[in-house]
Amino acid sequence: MGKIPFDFSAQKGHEESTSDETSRVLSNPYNPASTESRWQVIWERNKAFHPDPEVGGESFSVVIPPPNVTGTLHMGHAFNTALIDAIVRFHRLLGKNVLCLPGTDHASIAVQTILEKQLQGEGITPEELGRQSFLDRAWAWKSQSGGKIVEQLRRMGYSVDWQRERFTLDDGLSAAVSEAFVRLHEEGLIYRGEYLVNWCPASESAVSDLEVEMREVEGHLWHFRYPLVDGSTEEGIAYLEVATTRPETMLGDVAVAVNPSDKRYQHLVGKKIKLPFVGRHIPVIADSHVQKDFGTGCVKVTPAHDPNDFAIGKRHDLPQITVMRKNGSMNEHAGQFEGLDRFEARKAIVKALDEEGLFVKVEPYKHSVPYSDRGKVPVEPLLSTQWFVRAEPLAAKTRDFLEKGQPRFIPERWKKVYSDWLTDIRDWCISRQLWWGHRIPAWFVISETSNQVTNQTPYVVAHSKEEALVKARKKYGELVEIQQEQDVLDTWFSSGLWPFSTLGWPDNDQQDFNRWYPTSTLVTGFDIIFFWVARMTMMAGFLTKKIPFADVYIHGLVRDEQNRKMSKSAGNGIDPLLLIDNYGADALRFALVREVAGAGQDIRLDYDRKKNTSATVEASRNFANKLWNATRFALMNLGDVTFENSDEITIDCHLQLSDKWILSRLARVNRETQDRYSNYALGEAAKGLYEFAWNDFCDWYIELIKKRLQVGDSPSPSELLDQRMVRKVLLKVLTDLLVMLHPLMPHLTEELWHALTSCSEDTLLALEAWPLIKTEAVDQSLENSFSDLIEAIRVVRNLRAVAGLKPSQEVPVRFVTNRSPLASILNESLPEITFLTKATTVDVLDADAAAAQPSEKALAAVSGELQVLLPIDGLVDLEALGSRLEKDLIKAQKEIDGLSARLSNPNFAKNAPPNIVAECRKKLAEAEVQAQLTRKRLCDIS
RNA sequence: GGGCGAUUAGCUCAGCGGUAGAGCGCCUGCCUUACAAGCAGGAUGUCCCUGGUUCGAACCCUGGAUCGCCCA
Repeated sequence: MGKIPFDFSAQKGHEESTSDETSRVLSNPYNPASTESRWQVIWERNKAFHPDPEVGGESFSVVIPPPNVTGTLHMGHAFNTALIDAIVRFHRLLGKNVLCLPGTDHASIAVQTILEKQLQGEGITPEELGRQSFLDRAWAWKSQSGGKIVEQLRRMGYSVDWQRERFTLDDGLSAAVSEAFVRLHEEGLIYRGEYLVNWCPASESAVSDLEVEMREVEGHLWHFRYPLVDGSTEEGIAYLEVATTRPETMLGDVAVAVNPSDKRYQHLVGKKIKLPFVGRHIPVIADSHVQKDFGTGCVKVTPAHDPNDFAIGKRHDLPQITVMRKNGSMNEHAGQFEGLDRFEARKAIVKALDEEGLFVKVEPYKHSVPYSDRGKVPVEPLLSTQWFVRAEPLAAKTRDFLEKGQPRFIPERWKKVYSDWLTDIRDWCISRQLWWGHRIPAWFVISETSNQVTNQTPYVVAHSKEEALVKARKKYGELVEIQQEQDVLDTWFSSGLWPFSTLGWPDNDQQDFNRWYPTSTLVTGFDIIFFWVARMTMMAGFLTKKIPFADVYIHGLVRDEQNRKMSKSAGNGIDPLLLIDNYGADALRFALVREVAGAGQDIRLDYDRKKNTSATVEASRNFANKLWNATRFALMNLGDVTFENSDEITIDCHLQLSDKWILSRLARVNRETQDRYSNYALGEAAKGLYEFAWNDFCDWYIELIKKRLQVGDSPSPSELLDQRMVRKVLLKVLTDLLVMLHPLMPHLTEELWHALTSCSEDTLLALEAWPLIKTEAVDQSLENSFSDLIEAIRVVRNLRAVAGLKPSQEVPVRFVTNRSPLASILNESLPEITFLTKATTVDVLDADAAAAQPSEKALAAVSGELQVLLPIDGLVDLEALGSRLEKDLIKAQKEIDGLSARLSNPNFAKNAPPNIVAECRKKLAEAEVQAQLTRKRLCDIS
């Protein structure tokens, strides 16, 4: 492709040429839809974000948190994307070799659930269909619906390398999973065994501790009596009263425990109880973990259905009796209750106990119940054989890294959350009784146990069946039969490998791995620090001997207008795509980033569901439109100044004050913005740029230069020279601004930058260089004087408004001041003041000169040491003016009082830093002048 | 029970030792040839309470209140 001039007429949404030369270029207002989709296509077509590992430059890499392949974009993704993309685009502008790698995860439980529902609709069970057919359907469904979220991420303008997109079930990533499993197993970090796990009866699978959510529930505490076997009635106790929140588990009771120091029951320890319905004789035992003041002080012990009881059972060597099936219904050990669902069984048992005269009472009781995150039903602690990762050795390694400061957490407070979890960590249950996922690479040598898989069946762990067979034969003889484990791995097992499996590990010779691993930054929400961040560092610490990312930038959650966490189940999610349709992706991105000022804090997004509007996003859309129109203005006024010939501005004599001022501001903002992007202060960066663009650049600079841009019919050479200079400054400031805003509003800035530079589509703003900071342009004293000038103009405008002057009415303006720096900037800016205050004439006098003037009627206002006079008669609202002056006077007097109180405190002068004292004195003097002048003016008009 | 965060204008939030800021909303004027998705001007606060440190506290320290989250 050659260098084709940018062709606006080819765009939808842009008007064709009209007779009016100036409005040819951009149509008003800004219409994001066409712009955004167009640049997304161009970026991708140009492979703008497909880095070459062999190209030089510092590496910068990010892997995105992989969303669920079957999911759809929600506000959390949009937020995460806005932050990551801002960071990544910024580093690209700094000239680094940037990789941002996208992908999705396979979400075992979620997908399995959806498929099972489909099958249910067709009246077939997964077992009838068979594992392979089930998986075929799963893949088919994935390829049909799985691309959705990826398309939605594209609509955000995500600058990721789609050619390197990964999926956790890809061949490469699956190879990484088996390699990781094999190595962990070799090191003794994976084991299989029968333990109490969190069982989700809805999905009929084990879930890990982290997938359990504790919910406060208004439950009940039931009290019933267990009869003693010998029926002894000493002290009148023939029964022992126990209290429980889960009566249905009583069928699995194997003991009743009391605290050894509990005087009430000491004499009963060692006696037997006859368990109702079941008839089993169970002992009364003493265990110091029993709380004396809970319920009756006697607790029933059900090791197979309660983690605490499991521990008691281990201590006292008690049997474990499971009374439920995997779907949550009662099993054959439940006797007459067999077949009932656990909650029906609860009712039935309470009723039966009552009938037996064993029911004592029930009281309301608030307690925490574990719920399965996925199934949304109470978890059933269930004894079963599962695979576990031994977490402590991995955590220990990770803690060592943390002591060396790896990774760095932003904000730092999350480091403690992470480190606390890694200390005192529990083993991780990694097996899931599902089909969709990575099948555990373990093969049972079933020939050793009569071709059955039992808890005693030996197994080998290998990368493939062939390898497993070799291993098994070596150990158990040539004629072995092997059978692969049915279960799959927890999805987080593969997500835990994400930062390196996506880059080619375990093949360490992979170019991508060498170039971009470890990655630079991980950006994610605080809700998955344990699930994901810690698992990645543990896996990576063991498998790659490195922490997989230097920085972890933790952000908050998006909440709705009522401060509720947005979630699908609550139905309060805002669809980002609707907001994008309405306001554009850039506006949404900018709004989200702008809200995050306090990093790690949740953000709240307002939304009107009926109208599909959000004031927050709308404000950002308006900002986009402001930039659009500022660019329109520039294009109408640039004349023959082009991007190529404009970059030669030096702080020389051809620059006027306003030019120097805006260039000083620009340099300052550039430095600040660069610091803020580098330090993840993205909200501050956004706010700073917004302020600079709207207030400094649009409200003041553009207004100030309008006169200079419009030279008359026969301009003088110096006017032409000045016009050329100001055009250059205008272009320079605007293009720099667009570069700095690009990480936040990529489409809009790309579009406007092309409009201004006429670069072809081969040259992209996304790949441009961050503008150099011109330190020499920073001029603090000029910026201060400029604030005075702005203030002076404001005073005039305010005076006009208060006096009720018509906006179109032009009047003479007179400034009176004895402060020479102020006088000089006013004198140097007469044309600008004239224009901005609608003045006929502007003059600047000192107090003596003003006194020498013949007295005349005038409207007046006072600001510090500056008096503003509008010498006109009639048609003005003197009353309003008077009350305005009175208000000013009160304000000044208040300030005088405060300041003199401070200054009159001897300790203040003694202890406060001299510059503060001096400043205080100066302010006092100013306030006194102001008060005095105001008083005088007040006299004049009354 | 342990820990973390929040509490500032009507709303959403900045500010984190030198007497309070923004956006939205509100009030008053304006279709001023970049922008009405805009322009100009304006009003609005016991900075949760309580002690203390300090010449000086929204900001630091004690204690407490309310809301939210995490871990047991």
